[in-house]
Amino acid sequence: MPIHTAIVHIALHTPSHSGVGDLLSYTSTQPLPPGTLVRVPLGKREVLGVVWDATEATGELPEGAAMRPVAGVLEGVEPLGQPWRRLVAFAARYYQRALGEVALAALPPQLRDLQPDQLARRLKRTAKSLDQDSSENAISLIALTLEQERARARISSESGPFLLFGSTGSGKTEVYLRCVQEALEADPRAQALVMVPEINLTPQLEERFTTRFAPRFGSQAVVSLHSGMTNPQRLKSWLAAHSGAARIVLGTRMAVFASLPGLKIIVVDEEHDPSYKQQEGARYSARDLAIWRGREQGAKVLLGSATPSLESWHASDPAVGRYVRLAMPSRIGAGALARVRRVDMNQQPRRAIFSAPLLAAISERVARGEQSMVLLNRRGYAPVLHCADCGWKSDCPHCSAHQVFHKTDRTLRCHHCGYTVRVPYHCPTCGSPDIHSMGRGTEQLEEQLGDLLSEVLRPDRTPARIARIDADTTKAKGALEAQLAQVHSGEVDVLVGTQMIAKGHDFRRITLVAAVQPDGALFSSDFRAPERLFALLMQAAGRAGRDAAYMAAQAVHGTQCEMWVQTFHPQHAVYEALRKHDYEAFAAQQLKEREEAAMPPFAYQALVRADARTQEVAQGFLTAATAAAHAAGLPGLEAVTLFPPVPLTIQRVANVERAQMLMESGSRTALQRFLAAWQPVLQATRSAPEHKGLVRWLVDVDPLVI
DNA sequence: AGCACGCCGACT
DNA sequence: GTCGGCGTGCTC
Repeated sequence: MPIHTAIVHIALHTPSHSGVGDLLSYTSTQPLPPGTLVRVPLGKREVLGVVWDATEATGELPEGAAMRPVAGVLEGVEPLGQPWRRLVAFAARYYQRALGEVALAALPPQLRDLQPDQLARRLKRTAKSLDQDSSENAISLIALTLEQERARARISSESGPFLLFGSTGSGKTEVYLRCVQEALEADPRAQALVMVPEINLTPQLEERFTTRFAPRFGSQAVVSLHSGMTNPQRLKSWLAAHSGAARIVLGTRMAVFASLPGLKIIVVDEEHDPSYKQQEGARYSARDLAIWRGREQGAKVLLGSATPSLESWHASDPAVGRYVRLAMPSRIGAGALARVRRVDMNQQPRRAIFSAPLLAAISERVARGEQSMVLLNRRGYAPVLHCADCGWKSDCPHCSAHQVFHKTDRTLRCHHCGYTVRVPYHCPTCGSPDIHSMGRGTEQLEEQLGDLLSEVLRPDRTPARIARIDADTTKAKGALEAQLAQVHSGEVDVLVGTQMIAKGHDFRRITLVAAVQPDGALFSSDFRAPERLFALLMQAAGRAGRDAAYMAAQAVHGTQCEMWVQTFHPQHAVYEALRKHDYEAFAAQQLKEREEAAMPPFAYQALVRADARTQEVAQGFLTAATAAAHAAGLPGLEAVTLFPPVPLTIQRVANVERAQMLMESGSRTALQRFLAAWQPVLQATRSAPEHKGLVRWLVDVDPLVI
């Protein structure tokens, strides 16, 4: 090897348990600064890599491996900065994944796929379109309320992180906008990252940022970053953020990894939303990484929610003091909070879906030309089909779950593996024609409501119109937008749907929201289920009466906005708190329970999941890995509790048996130390011959679903 | 993860 | 006789 040849260590997409190290060594005729994007040969392929360490003049060859030269440098893209590399390195370490996997997943897919010459052409085109337009119009502002102004002033003068606790309609978005504006105007190179749970459900937010900031900072200043975009769009946004041309990046959880050299402020809207937690690959929490990134890169972090996660609520407890809590209790520009009405279903006829009083309330609204929204978290017509003679149920042959009856297309569909068959006319086991559906889903709700409201007329004397929005009716591209437009235009009187209609969208004329069967979450084995239910119902209640002017106009008819809950447990703490719109009381009660049970946020958790052909193999792997951990006396183990392996709630999906075990510790550091030390042990255990049938294993740090 | 090589069934 | 099934092994 010639003397002047340098050695570079490069992060590549080598999966964590593939046996290949995190960084691979290549030779280069020139020193390459860390963060440089390169193409390198890997086996028979040429792949994208990121130079990680400073180039060495000399280096030792790994045993038996020959070094190959770097194939080329991606010209025109600045090396990724140290803050970005530190974030990626931290995320990989914390969530127990290979560095290269996280690094490459954080880059736009086209960067990986495009040949250098193709990329060069793209860059030239982008540069041309960026040349124009950098208008400097002043932003005309509406006055803040006292509450908003107080929050803004504290965010401006303190360092945070901040938890903006503001009820639906309290004007959180205006505070975000002001804080972002202040950061961007203070420094011409400053950038802002604004994250939302699901961008397709929050077009209004995107719209507000664009209309507010495009006139001031140019139409290229606001870019989006989310998985619904095409690859060329994503590359364009990413490059704009990386080069500093974009001042504001608006995106979903993936945006937390955007390269933002001038990052000065991060906003996490609806911070409690579970979609901030990635559920495959590196299972990161974009909200938690935002906190880390903000501290590391010197950017302010602003979390916002009307129903904060109990983790954030606890962290912002003045006695804990990790976050600064800013409360905005008033509702502006919206009507009064929905009055919560509980229907005790013990007092209703056994099989009624809609209680008489709820039906009457919906009918009244149809007659007055107001809209109602009915929530049920279950797609399809009925969750299962049942034979009255032999007891057969429509079990999925590949999963430990029922196939759901979809009446619309007469199919039985498994919602876990997708296996679909035609609905049988006779029982497949005994031939009896006496088969019935049990339980109900949104399809059935829509159908029954149609029957029940068939006599009810709208003010224009036409029959009531019912629409359903769920994953089944919105599969086609643009279908969701089209259906939402129908609701907005007033064509629809009653909207039936799953929780996707409870999030984000503002319908001006909705004065009633009903949850027909929310009890399921009360007795779930998941300790976070009540928290999620409360957030969902609060959010749903916030959908009613969003428009103060409309509510005032309707008041002459005695209109009041209402949230209805049909329940067999009307006295349950979740519904009591909901009735009073009292998040704080609910959070206090939940946190007390969590503290007594030593659960998050008072303890830290991680899961190891094993998938195998049989449950025995899956659990056997976990048991063996636990024994090996104890035998090796791994560091951190003294402070970590390892629970025995158990099957997942849905034990088998697509003929794969699934088991998991929980780890818990009062010390995050101890848990981290243990997990890091355990990783190679898990790998070694996996390659032992007795665990041949293992399909995969994975670690989930800070799991959201237990 | 890709992408090879490698050894056993139904087809132009 | 080949095309192709996915089992096992390797990638600086």
